[in-house]
Amino acid sequence: MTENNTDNAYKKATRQRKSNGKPVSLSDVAKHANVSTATVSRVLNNPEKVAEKKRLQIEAVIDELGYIPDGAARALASRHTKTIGAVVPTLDNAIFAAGIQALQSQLKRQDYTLIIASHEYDITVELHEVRALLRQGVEGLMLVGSSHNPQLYQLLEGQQVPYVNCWSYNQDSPYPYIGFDNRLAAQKVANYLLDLGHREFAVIAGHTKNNDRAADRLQGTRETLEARSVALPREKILERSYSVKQGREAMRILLQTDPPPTAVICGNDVLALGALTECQAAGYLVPDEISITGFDDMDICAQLIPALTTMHVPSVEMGKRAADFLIASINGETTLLHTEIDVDLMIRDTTAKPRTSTKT
Amino acid sequence: MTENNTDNAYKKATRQRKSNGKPVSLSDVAKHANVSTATVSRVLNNPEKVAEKKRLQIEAVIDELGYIPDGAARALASRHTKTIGAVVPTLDNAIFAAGIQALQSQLKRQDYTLIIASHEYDITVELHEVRALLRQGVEGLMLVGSSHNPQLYQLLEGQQVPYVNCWSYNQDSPYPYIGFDNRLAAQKVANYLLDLGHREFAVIAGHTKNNDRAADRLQGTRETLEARSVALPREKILERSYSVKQGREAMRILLQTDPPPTAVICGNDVLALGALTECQAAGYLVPDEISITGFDDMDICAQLIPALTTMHVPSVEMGKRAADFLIASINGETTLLHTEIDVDLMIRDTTAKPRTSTKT
DNA sequence: AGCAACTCTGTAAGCGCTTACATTTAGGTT
DNA sequence: AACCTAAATGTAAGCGCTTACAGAGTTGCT
Repeated sequence: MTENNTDNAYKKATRQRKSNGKPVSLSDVAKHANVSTATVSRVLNNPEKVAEKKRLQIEAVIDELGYIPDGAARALASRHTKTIGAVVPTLDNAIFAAGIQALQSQLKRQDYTLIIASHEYDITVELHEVRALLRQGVEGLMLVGSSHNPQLYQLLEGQQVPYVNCWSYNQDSPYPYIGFDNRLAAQKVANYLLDLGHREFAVIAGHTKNNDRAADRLQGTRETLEARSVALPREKILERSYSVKQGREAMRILLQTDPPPTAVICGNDVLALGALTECQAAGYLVPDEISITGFDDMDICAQLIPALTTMHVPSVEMGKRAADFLIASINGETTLLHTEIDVDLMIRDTTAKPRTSTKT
Repeated sequence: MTENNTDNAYKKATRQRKSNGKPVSLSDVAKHANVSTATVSRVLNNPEKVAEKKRLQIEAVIDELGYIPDGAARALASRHTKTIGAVVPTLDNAIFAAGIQALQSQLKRQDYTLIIASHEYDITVELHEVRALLRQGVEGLMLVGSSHNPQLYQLLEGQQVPYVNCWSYNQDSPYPYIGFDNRLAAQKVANYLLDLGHREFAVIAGHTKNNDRAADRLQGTRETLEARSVALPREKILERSYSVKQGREAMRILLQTDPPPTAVICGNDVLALGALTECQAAGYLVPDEISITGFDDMDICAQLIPALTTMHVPSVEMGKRAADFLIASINGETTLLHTEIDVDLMIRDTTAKPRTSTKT
């Protein structure tokens, strides 16, 4: 491939850099169209304020030169970056990916760009990421959960950047939430299993440190069992990171406890999947001998055999509403501080009455 | 909560906005520290050029005022945004999420921020997203695959923004690639199954339109079977979108063909998972009666029962190398235009010799 | 015709930084 | 002490846009 700087018609129609190597700027467009930079700027931002004829002519020049506005300059001059940040624990969890996807497509409708950062469940990293996003000029932030570094709120309030916590819910908090109450959801699961007649429980929870969702779910389970006088000894509660492998290993340990549990409540679907697999591998029948529940309701759950009973988490709804909330806040509109979204227990085929209690 | 604008010591130590409501700027820091803006700028960007004593003093003021640099202004003045873009088909596919995660953490080491966009397998949307990222000022771009809108390359070359295609490989292309050859990988799968003795094949492919990865995999399969004189009739090739449900439905159809396939090659793991489930549901034994292969090697594959035989795709490696490639290109270093990364067939428990050919 | 009320366009002042260049200061050398 | 050099700091000109304001042109109404 050879270079060719001849200014022929083709080149002209596609060139995006001037002969001096600099990209085409707004003032280049203005010069070529014989108008002021203000008018070109208006064509870009308030086309209705420019006479039709002139507008078309300027748009033609823009195409001809291949002009692309400089976002930094625009942001500096207008004090608007049209950018929103999201800080999630990890992208490697389908449930966050789904929420992010929804957030992004909703933002796109309003011409906002999403910048994503992840912190791998480390709240110090989270603080740094937020600072980095603020430097980038994000005008709003979606956060996950409620266990943040205390400095985080201080920082956000100080910068007056709207933000919202998702995947969690706290009616009494002064901070905005769009999500659901993990504790109550976990209670529903436990009550359902108790109602089926289960009395021998075990829990494979996610790591609860710096993860309020996992902690709340565990607490909801514990308090429900306790309220209904069912024991949940310490050795029947295992905390694991969210992977199928860890779920399997945890279940392997639980199967060796005496008596073995008749119901195993898992902190999320991935752990439940591992637990389910391990039961199959060890020759235990699900749900006949052991009931298993998940949490999240990933797409795959309904398609498994047996299909996984799990708590449906409204990730898509949260992402969409978070977008609306943030944009409304940026526009100075008043918004509800707290939005609770319903969760539903999807009862499928991994849960049944315990064998010992089938007295019919 | 009540407002309190008294400028007391506490406020002062944490305030991030001036009394006029504007955020703290670099020149505010300069004023408070009795130095010029240039010096403050230097402690931010070239701390070694500032006398130790003065540096510490300025850093103290920065903390005191809670100063956060304005990225837009910095980008405008320095002509560097320290930002990279990635455009993927979807975030809802674990295999892209893993690659993105790797890309991001590698970029973070060099202080670059990643902006992610998705296009849902629509190359027109892809072009728009790239344009949007360019407006944001990304200095490099990671793309997926090789089927792009022709204008895309023109645009990128014109803007002189480095980019790289991943998850694909084309030795002869003038465009940069860091990935693997889907066609060759699919050939390996087919040859492996042929070597096992299979002759009755079926394929559940991803949609091949605008998806070169899916198309290449299908082509690799077809040509291998043809080369070894094994028929693959049209009705044994199903194209489906990547979901477990679609995989199940496709398998349901295939199980009703006559003769039923002894080997089903799936376009990715999610489809394979669906196929596997449907076999269980329909009472077919895998691998005894039917062999199934996936593609991607998601974490879950090794944990299933039976564990899925699948082609391992080096997403993490690709993400990491893409980061290195882009940063090197930005810095004007010379880089290899093409980097091929090895793929490995992970032979597990969903494949075996076909029952009819066990002549031992 | 005369004037108010619009509509459209241009002028020019920044937005908050970086950085080339100029200037000052400190540290050696003789 | 006089001089040179290098290190530290300051000065000020933009980076490419937006936008308040002013001015020019147009329209409609009396």
